[in-house]
Amino acid sequence: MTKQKSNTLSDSEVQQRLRAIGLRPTRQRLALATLLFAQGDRHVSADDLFKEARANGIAVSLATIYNTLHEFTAKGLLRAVSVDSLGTYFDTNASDHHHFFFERSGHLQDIPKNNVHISSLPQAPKGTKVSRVDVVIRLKD
Amino acid sequence: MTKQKSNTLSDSEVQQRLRAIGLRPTRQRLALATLLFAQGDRHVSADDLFKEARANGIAVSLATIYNTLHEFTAKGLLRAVSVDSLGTYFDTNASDHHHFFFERSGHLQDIPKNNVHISSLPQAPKGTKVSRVDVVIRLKD
DNA sequence: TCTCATTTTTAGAATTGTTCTAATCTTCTT
DNA sequence: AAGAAGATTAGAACAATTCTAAAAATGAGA
Repeated sequence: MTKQKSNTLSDSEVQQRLRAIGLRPTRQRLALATLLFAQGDRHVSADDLFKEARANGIAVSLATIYNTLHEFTAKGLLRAVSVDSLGTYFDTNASDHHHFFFERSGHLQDIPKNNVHISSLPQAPKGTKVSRVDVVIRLKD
Repeated sequence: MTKQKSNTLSDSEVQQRLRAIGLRPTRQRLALATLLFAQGDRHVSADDLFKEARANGIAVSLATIYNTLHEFTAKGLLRAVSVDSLGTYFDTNASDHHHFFFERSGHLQDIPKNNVHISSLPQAPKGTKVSRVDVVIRLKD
């Protein structure tokens, strides 16, 4: 079921969503949120988004791109993923899931959560709590 | 100070090990290999090793540190691990295992392989082969 | 041993991704 | 409309890493 809905939300819908999570719906945040979530799930780097914004005539600075990506991540709209320290990708799918990593291209692909089952985990060291378990299946391609 | 087996290999042992994997046993590589493997398993950054070398009176440039870490990794002596794009750690335990990641400190800790069981994995996308599966248990501490 | 081609090392410059600064603009509340 | 708080910006600064091209070390063969 790979129907990709070009899910363009209306401005006011986005506005509400931002307010709901405690972020002022500024011109830049609205535009970036719209860009980010119009398409299906994907993995964008700060630079990707910067270029994409430019290409769409959105005037926004790189600093704002970073600020926004981090705010969205902190609020749970995005999830930051990084492998091999080639910088960070922001995953528009913030739900619990894992990744394939194409070693040659550096590309990421989501793996639906229920395609990976972990049957046993060690207990967390005392004084700590598991915040997330990330599985990355690295692919030679 | 935790007691750690000071597993210092003799120079000629290290020399042989390097030759065996096809690397010339240069002064720098010998010294770095000795440093790296003298202590038990650990996770060092390039900068850690650079400083450690300095502290031990080993004259070596940062470029060589990087070259050496990469060569050792390519030859399977080390394993590169990176989480959250705070740079790369080189794990002196190159065997198959996973990691705890302490989010606050950015510290890594090995998890023995048989403490994590993955009971089902999706099949690799066609045309690709699984090169490794990395599990990182992120900890709030 | 000496010689020389090859490999390695090096300092420093360059690159990349990201964060910081502090000034300017926006938004929201009243 | 005004003021305070919050957001955006350009550009500088930073950190990790890679590149460059020149000098040094290594190992094979005479």
